[in-house]
Amino acid sequence: MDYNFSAIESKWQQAWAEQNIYHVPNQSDKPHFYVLDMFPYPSGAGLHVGHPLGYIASDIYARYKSLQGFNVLHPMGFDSYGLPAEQYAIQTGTHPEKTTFENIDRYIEQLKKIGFCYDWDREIRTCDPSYYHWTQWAFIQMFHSYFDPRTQKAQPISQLISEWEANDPTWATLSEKAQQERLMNYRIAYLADTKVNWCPKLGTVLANDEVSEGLSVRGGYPVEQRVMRQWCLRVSAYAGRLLEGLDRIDWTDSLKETQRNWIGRSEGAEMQFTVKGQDAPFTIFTTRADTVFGVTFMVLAPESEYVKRVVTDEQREEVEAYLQRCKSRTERERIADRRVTGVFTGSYAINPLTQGEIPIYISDYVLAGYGTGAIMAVPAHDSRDYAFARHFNLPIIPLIEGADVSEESFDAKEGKMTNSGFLNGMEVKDAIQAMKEYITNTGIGRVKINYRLRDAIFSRQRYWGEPFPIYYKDNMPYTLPIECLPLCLPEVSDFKPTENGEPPLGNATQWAWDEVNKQVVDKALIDNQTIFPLELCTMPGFAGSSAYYLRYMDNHNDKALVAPEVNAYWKQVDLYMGGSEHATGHLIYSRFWNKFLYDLGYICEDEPYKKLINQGMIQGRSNFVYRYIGEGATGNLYISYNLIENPEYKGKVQPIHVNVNIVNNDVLDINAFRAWMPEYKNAQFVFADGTSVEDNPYLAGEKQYICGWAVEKMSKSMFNVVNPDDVIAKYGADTLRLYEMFLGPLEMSKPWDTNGIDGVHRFLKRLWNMYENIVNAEPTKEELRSLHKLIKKITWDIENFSFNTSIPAFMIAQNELSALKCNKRAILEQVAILLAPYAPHIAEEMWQRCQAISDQLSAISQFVVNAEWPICNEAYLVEDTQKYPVQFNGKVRFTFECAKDTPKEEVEKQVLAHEDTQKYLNGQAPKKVIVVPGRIVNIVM
RNA sequence: GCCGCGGUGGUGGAAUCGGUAGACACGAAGGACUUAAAAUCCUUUGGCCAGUGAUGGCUGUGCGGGUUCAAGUCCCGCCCGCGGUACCA
Repeated sequence: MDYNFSAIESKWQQAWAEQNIYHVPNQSDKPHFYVLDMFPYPSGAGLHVGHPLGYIASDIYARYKSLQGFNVLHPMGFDSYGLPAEQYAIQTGTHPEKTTFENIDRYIEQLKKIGFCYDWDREIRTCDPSYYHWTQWAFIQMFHSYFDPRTQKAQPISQLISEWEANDPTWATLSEKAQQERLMNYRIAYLADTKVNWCPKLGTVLANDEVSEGLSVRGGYPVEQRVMRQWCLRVSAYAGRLLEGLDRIDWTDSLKETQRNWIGRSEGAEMQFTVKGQDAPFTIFTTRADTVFGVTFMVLAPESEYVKRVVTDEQREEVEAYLQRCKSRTERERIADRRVTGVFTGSYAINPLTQGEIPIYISDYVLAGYGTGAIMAVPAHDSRDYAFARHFNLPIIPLIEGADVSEESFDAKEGKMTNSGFLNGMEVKDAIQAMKEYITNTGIGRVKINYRLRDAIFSRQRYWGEPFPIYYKDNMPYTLPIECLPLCLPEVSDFKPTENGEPPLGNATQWAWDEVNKQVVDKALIDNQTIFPLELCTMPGFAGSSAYYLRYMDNHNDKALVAPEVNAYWKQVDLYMGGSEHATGHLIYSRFWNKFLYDLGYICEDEPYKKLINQGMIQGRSNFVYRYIGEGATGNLYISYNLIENPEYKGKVQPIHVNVNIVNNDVLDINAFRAWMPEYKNAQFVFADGTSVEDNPYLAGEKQYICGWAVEKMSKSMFNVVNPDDVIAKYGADTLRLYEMFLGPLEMSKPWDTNGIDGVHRFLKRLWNMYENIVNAEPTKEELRSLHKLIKKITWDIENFSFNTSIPAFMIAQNELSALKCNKRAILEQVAILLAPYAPHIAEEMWQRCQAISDQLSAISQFVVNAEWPICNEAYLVEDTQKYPVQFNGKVRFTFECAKDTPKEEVEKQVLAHEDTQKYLNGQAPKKVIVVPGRIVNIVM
């Protein structure tokens, strides 16, 4: 009986679809469980074998949970707004929607072939108006809310207004515009002039997590700083809760640590310094209040508001020149150039403790966006201040006994204070505390907690994104009425920015809001009386992905993001699977968004993702051929990898990437290579055995050309992309699923190496053959032991996400059962259930074969998904005897077997009496004998 | 620089609580079947040494120390690789 995987897989995929067996109801007597994959951006390249790794793992878990009797929500959708489709549109004129939909179709087709148990009825697409309706809705909620620091919660902004109406007499005197401007400082979604990351090449601003080392993450284009009026989300207000919430969720330590660093809490003090000859003080932030006695200068960020207050007339020209220079440099230039720069303002501050006069400088090593944009510099104990002091020849006063600051600063927070007035003799830790108390009591400062986390810039000057439900009246933004949502993305004549530099939506003609008739109208009608311009920016990529998990719960609901009773049933994601690259982007924004909706009472859980697992990346494994470039080279001769270190070839070959799909176990398919590209048509080879002739076709099969290999990123240009469709065509989806798990631990990154897939495929074939003549007979003790060992192992593995160790367990069980010639339904049926999460198609077929001879066939268990997960009966695992490895001084010399429950003393007695023991003791008396019952015996001589 | 993760045969990896290191596969070598190939099956396979052989001995988890009857696993000090982050005061 052949294992015809393609017939089996298409048969069951069709049957499952027809019976709709993966449909998930929103009410059930069963306990609920929510397994979520990070939804993909549907790129034009389609899926490669790296993408499904996490999906397979979560699919195994989801199937396992259903077999255990849970009602499992396991949906899939598409993060379908984004730059690539729009860039493609600009180049080719193809509408991004067309490209996106085609890519989605391809993704769905590929995903369906792998046999996931998704409920496709719950599919969502972020670019679908019925979906972004709720993205826009959430934005409007944020616009009309503020964060109350007293309760640490978002509240309707109407509460703030009532408070002002009652307690603040100035409020009523303000014009409507002035009132709106004041409210803007409190809204959770607000417009502000902010220093943004502007990417000229992409023509848009980017969030901090979309920029890495001064380049855009997408495309790698330079990014510069600009001040622009943009929509922002007040994520920073939630910094404390985002940090503290990490303690209550089951994520990996490394991911939590990344988020903690990104949020960057630091506890310190704000202190006031007066400027000599001025009344108004300025405020700095420091975590080292204990070092005030060592402050020898002050530094302001170039963008600091204090700058204009302290610059003296003599210094004005020099300062202006410096500010101009800072402005013209991009972030990347600043990072690359680490030279110390700065300029003296001409003013002096007064040290509140020593009353000493200290010069005030401006330098770009101080950031405007952190703390107060001003610092007190303590060169003895901060390496940056030290470098600055050395450059400008400023004094350096050590404050810790024994600290040598002649070469570098002493940054460690340890030692005894000196030169520090009343702090002298204290340990640094105590001194920090004492100084905090001092400044609080004297009123020169206060204890303050600062966060690194910044507000998220929420505007993008792009077409292919969610439109803002915003129109402008007298330059102030107003939200569309909720009942008018969704505001659909308009058609445009051109996807590029307009001639006068407006975002692409400036090209739309139907893009104005009629306040009276509550509809979108032609922008030629704008009169700023009843018809107003609509916002031209769109939302960023993370808008649609921030609350998508909630929408899956109730994706057909057109009255709410999610109905309260449905949310109350599913609550939150129990298991979230995805890449760790989203640690500082999506996973922060999503938690923020969720907390906001929670504050307003729309959902019932404060955290979206209870448990999170990061699957590792699948890297590419590239193959190389080695072109001979030595003397007499024709450019047409290729040397086998095993020979390239030989003296005659060493240093005379050039490695060339070769398509991994024409290489099998590192052996090149010669004919396929010649057909691959015209330049290789007449390729000649020096084969592994050192010969180069293959004119005798009878010998040709014997000749092998060995390719070299390397682990690299999976990419088209390295010809190392492996498509799951090809693997499925050759081996079947079940083999693909098993092999992806077999490759190694889920969370580790590893190269895709097709060497080895045959082993997994052969295992399935062997297992398959055991299901040929199934009989209804009583299983033996040995058979039951094998089965229950497997049940125990697989259950443990799935609970612990150790999927890679399950495949060997199945192989061992198969070996044991086949050695026992087991063909009993009672055993094989259970094995099929255990295998079902991993290899659902073959398991279904095996299950059906068992059911065909069963006398207990019932309607409920017609598919293996409706079966029950087996429970391990430990009684079958009990062995009659116990084997003890016997060590002498820690080295195992022989094994000793005795009855299971032999007492410790008896084991010791028997081992000592053993003839081998006498041999190894060699006449010596043992000093000590250690018996660990059920484990080991160690004899110390 | 800082934070996190990792380093085990020719390869992927296993060893889940400190208790027989190398499970299970791949590859390789040899053999069976075959006109031949594919497929399948069997045997061997960390290294070194001794022995015709069964077998025995030594060595071995990046390096150097330590704790322990016993260390891949725990502790201290390094080296290397990968990922994240960076003038955050």
